[in-house]
Amino acid sequence: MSGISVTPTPAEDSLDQQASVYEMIREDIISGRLGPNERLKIADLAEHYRTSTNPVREALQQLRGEGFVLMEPNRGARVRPIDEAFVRDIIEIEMLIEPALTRWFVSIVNDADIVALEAAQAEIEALNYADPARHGELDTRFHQLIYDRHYNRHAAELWWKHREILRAISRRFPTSLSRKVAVLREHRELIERIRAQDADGAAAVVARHVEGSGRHTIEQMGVAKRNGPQKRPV
Amino acid sequence: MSGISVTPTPAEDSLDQQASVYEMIREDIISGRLGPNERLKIADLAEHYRTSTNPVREALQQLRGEGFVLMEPNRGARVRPIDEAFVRDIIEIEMLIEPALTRWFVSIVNDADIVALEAAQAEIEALNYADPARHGELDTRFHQLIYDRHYNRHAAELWWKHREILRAISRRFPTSLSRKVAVLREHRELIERIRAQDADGAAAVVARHVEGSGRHTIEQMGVAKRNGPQKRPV
DNA sequence: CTCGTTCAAATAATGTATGATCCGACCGTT
DNA sequence: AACGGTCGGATCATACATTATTTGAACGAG
Repeated sequence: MSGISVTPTPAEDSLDQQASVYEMIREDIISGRLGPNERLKIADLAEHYRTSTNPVREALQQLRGEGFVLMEPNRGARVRPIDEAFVRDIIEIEMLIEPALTRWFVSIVNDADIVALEAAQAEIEALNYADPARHGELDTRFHQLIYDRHYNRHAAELWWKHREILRAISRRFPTSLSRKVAVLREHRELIERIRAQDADGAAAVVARHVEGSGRHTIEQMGVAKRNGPQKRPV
Repeated sequence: MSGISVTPTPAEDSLDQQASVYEMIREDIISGRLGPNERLKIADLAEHYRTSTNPVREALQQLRGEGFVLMEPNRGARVRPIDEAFVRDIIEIEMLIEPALTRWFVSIVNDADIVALEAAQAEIEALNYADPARHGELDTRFHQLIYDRHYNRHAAELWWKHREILRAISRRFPTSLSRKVAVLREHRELIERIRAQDADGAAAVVARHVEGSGRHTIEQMGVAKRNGPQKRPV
């Protein structure tokens, strides 16, 4: 997704000394510092993030495009609730798109691609979840090897946008042991199916992978909620 | 799609004495007045549309979110080429999403829904393409009856966004007689399958409907291009 | 003389500041 | 309940400051 018109890459997220207003607001929405349905007043946000109103307005437009904020004309913006339904909605769409992208990848894959996939997977296994954020990056890169080649830029961008959202959300929760194991297994299985030129099989694995990841996130969200929602005011 | 966070409804498009900057820029991109890859300079646009730079900036952010413009940091925006590939990309995604939405609709449909669909279809047939823009509205409403009920708001919004884009693009081209006939036939067929609780059948009809509509648009774009691309500078 | 490098002016994006205007929510009166 | 006034806040208009990129001319090495 190199470069144009897309959300900053993962690496920048943490390194950037000063993140953009956009990133900060998004982070605050995902982390819950800005609560569900909370009104987002331009002036307040500008003050809070120490900028002028202009960058705030633009950030809100962007966030609206990505589904993080809802806007009504002349009435301003509010935080879209990041709840289980939100994740489920995205996952359902991904369960349609990712298998389709994967299918196509199988039809054009070459040896170098397989090598790259295996290298990425090896790196993931070597890390073995020692650093969750880093794992997120590697995992994203793994799938990116598959999707970024697709001729349908729109679909690839859509995947990327959804991926960013899901990665940001799951960052808040721990990964269960069983899920960790499943992820590695499914990745290996996926590589196998791709190598074997089994488009249907690969698509099925991906569908399962996406669904499993979504289900896991949703479950973790439920756990966190039952353990007491600790929204602190911004 | 009632209200929040969405592009203005079709009706407003034509009625609004003065459309927003966002709408005007979008219109100029779709209609080709702003050519592919043309640079979009904030100051120029502000002057051209007789507004200040502020609304222009926001409009560009919005358009970026919808895929009409591409932006690079510190280098500004340019027009995303609205070509056959662009339409094809969107259509491919819709061919995944719309059947899925339709399938779910079949499982929850009631008598009132059928009646509403038939009424909408009757209106379309009564109009019989006499007014293309009006037809576009009615056709959109027909499908909206099916998709707007879905619990997956994200998917429904995505459909709506794509729908708006496609409708805007096809407004530039005439509809062939055969396509007109096919649309009416497919709509009737779709209602039948839904009434018969045939989810697979309905999904198949929709897939065909979307593909046919996309193919037709792409063909018309090709024709228009061969007849000489008449891009006039803004 | 040609090519690549360096640097400075021009260009334009991005951020700040401030005031005007308009819309919608709220509130009290009739 | 209907009306009108008040107020918060979004939206728009300007003007200006800052920062990044591009361009092209001057310059030096080969």
